[in-house]
Formats: sequence, C-alpha cells, structure tokens
Amino acid sequence: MAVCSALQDDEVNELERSMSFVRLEPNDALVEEGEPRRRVYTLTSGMLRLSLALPDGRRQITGFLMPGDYLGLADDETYAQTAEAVMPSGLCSFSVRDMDRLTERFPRLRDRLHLMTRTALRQARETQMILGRLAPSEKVASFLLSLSARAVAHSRPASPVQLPMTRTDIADYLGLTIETVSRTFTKLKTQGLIRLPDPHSVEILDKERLATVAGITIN
Amino acid sequence: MAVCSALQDDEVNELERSMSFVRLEPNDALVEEGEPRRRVYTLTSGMLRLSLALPDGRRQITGFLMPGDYLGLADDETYAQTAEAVMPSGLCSFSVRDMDRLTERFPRLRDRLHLMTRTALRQARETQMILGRLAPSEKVASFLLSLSARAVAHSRPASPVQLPMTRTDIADYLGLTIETVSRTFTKLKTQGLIRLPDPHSVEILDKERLATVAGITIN
DNA sequence: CGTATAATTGAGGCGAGTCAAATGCCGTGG
DNA sequence: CCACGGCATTTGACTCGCCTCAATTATACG
Repeated sequence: MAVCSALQDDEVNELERSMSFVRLEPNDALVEEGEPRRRVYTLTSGMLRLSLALPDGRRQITGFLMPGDYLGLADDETYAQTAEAVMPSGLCSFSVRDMDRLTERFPRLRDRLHLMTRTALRQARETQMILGRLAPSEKVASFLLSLSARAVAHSRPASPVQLPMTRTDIADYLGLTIETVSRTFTKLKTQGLIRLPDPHSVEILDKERLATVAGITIN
Repeated sequence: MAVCSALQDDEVNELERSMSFVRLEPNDALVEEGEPRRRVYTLTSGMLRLSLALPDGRRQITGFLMPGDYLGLADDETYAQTAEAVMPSGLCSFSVRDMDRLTERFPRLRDRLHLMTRTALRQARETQMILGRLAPSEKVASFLLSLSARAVAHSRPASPVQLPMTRTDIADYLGLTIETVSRTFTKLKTQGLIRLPDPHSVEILDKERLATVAGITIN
C-alpha cells in the first residue's frame, strides 16, 4: 500500500491494527460530496471516479483513482466530492481520528501525504489545461496516453489500455458529450492511431502520432 | 502575512530574518514553468497570474494570486507553472532551504502550508467543473462572483469589483476567447446584471440573478 | 435467448470561434 | 494642451464544429 511505503515494518504493523476493509460493486458510492469526513481510504484494487455535481444534474469527473491512490487528500471537515466505484474495487479504510494520530507519530507518513497532495494539485492543474484549451481529439488522445502511462506504473502493459469506465464517464471527465467521445475514438481508429477490439479496450498502434495529436510533442 | 498567522511572535521574528522582498511591474515574470525551485514567495500586494503553456503558444491560466496567497504550494524540484504580475506587486521571499528548516522547527507553519495546499486542490477541482461543464455566461458570472467574494475577504467592497487582468487573461482562465468574454460582459450588462464603468471595473447590480446565471443557486 | 443498457452513427441547428474592422484608452512626444 | 501611435476592447459578419435529437447497432447480463 502506497501510503505505507514511507514507513518501516513495525510502523506498518501499527497502522494495520486500526485498518478495515471495504469492497464495492460498480456504481456503488463510497462517499458523497458534502458528507462529514469520518474515514479516509486507500484503493487496493479496481477503480474509483471522483466527481462534482451541479444542482441541475451536470457532472464533472475530477479524476479516476487507481490502486495505491489515496481518497481524502483535499477534504477537510466534509468530503469535497463524490467517490464511486467504476468496477469492483477494494479499499483499506481508517478513521480520520486514527489517521491523525498516526500522522502525528510517524512524520514520514505525514510527509508522504503532503507530497501526494502536491502531486494531485499539479495533476489538477494539468487537467485545467486539458479542459480549457485542448480540442476534443487532443483531449481524448492525452486521456489515452495518461491511462497508458498509469497502467505502466502499475506494471501492466502500455497497450492495450483498459477503459473500465463508460463513455459517459469519459465525457464528464473531458468536458465533452458521449457522442463526441465516441466519434473521436472512431476518428482515431480511422486514422490508424488506435484499434478498438471492444469498447473497453484501446490498443495504441502509433504512440508517437497519438502524442502529436495530444499536443504534447514527445521526445 | 498569512503563512505567519499560525506562528507566535518570536517565531515570526525568526522567520523574518531569512526573508527578502521583491517588487514586480505588470507582466514581469517571477518564475517560469520548469525552472528549478529555489525560493518560495507570499504575495503581499498586487496580483499574480499562474499559467501553463503549450508548445504552440496556447495558454491556460490556472489561477490568480491575491495578497496572502502563497506561491509554490504545488511545486517540487522545479516550478510547475509560470507566475507573472498582473499589476504592480510586492512579495516576501524565502529560500526553499530556509523554509524547509523553518517548517521542520515550527509544526504549525508546516500544518498551515498543508492546509493551504488542500484548499488549493479543492479550488482547482471547482475550476475543473467551471471549465468542463459551464456555459460561457455561467463561467463569466461565477468568475465575477468569485472575485467579489475574494475582495470581501480582503476587506474591500463586494462591488464594484476590480479586474486588474486583461480580457486575454480572463479568456485564458475560463477557456474562452477574448471576443466571447467581451460579448458575455456586454450581454450581462444588457440584462441589467452588471455595469461596466470602465473595462477594469464591474459593478454587480443584481447578485442574486448573477448567481443564478452562474448555475449556483444561492441562499 | 431476450431484454436493458451502452455505444455508435446520422442529420441538422446553433453557438462559440475565426477573421476583420471600428472604437476606446493611455502614454508619449510634439 | 493637443496630436499621434500602439494596444486593449468592443462589435460585426461568417464559418465550422460540437451539441442536440434521433435511430441503429453492439454489448452485457439475467
């Protein structure tokens, strides 16, 4: 578990004593925006989506959590966003009180969480660029490359990329409609940059050109 | 200075000893994206814009800093974004080394910085919603209300709101073009929601309806 | 195998972007 | 003080691409 990588063995043992497990089925909500924050979590398997909602139902997905990611970095008294399972997922959970006590006793754990928060902030700002300034093809291309890179970080193949989330999720993440997402996939396929064996797998055929489309000049 | 509000008087004295001052004229760059991060800053007067740039020149402004805001929350080895002055500005500056030493000695300072980072992360995610899911009028309306609220937090009037940044800055912050920003101001003026005594002042005539346009049902 | 849901594809409209021109503002220098 | 020039802002005309609405096809699940 990633938060533990900053700890020594005996410290990990201590941490594990106040820990409990959660399993989620697809679309199960773990926490809801506005709810009092009583527990924090680390994802051990599966995938979660984090989202904000407007009164009229519009939704923005702010990110997808993958194993090792921590839930609750940004939150204070209440959860700032909703977290739901994209696929069957497992999590470790701690009470906020226990976690506060642990971070106080283990500075390395506290530093690790601060580091993760800063990384999340940089990612959020990269996402602002994607949402505000990239064209649909660029958005989708950079999304695929980002998922591929994260898969590699989890010792999974860079291609084919698994897309456990729906087109609606992708659209709500990239600020597009599902139709535009779908058409963009088709376009990338037609251009020979990707293959779509099925709607939840994307094989990257030409990473270089895909990176060019993403607006990120690689190498 | 806001980072100091967590400290006692003798601690503030200590902090002040390793401090230096910077003055910036409009459009002066303080730090550039990618540059090694040697110093951190707190803004004491004026306004800064934080931005990311693409190779082709497109730009996304990720936020505007106002007095009391800290520069360097998200950054690690290098600055993750460019910071430039929007108007004449003054800053206090510390070497990263000094600051690290100080946060180690004064836990309240470290906690305060962590808290500010988490707040910035929540704001960045709110901004993702604005960029991805709001219509132009909603973007501009929420931008005006946000500036107004921040002005109040600095003991300045809620209206008229001062807009020291250019239309280009606003467009690059909201993911629009300058023409659309300008037309949206004109539309809000025509609807009687705001007045534009000059391009850098906005008088809010009907906060309620402006909030409705922003998609945020207030009260 | 049948049904519900998700994804794709198609047709058409509208609104934000693009290109271009006019106006307004401000600092500079005559 | 006024004239000029550069820049920011506003406004106009038009295009194009994304969204909307609708229908079809594919997929997943019981």
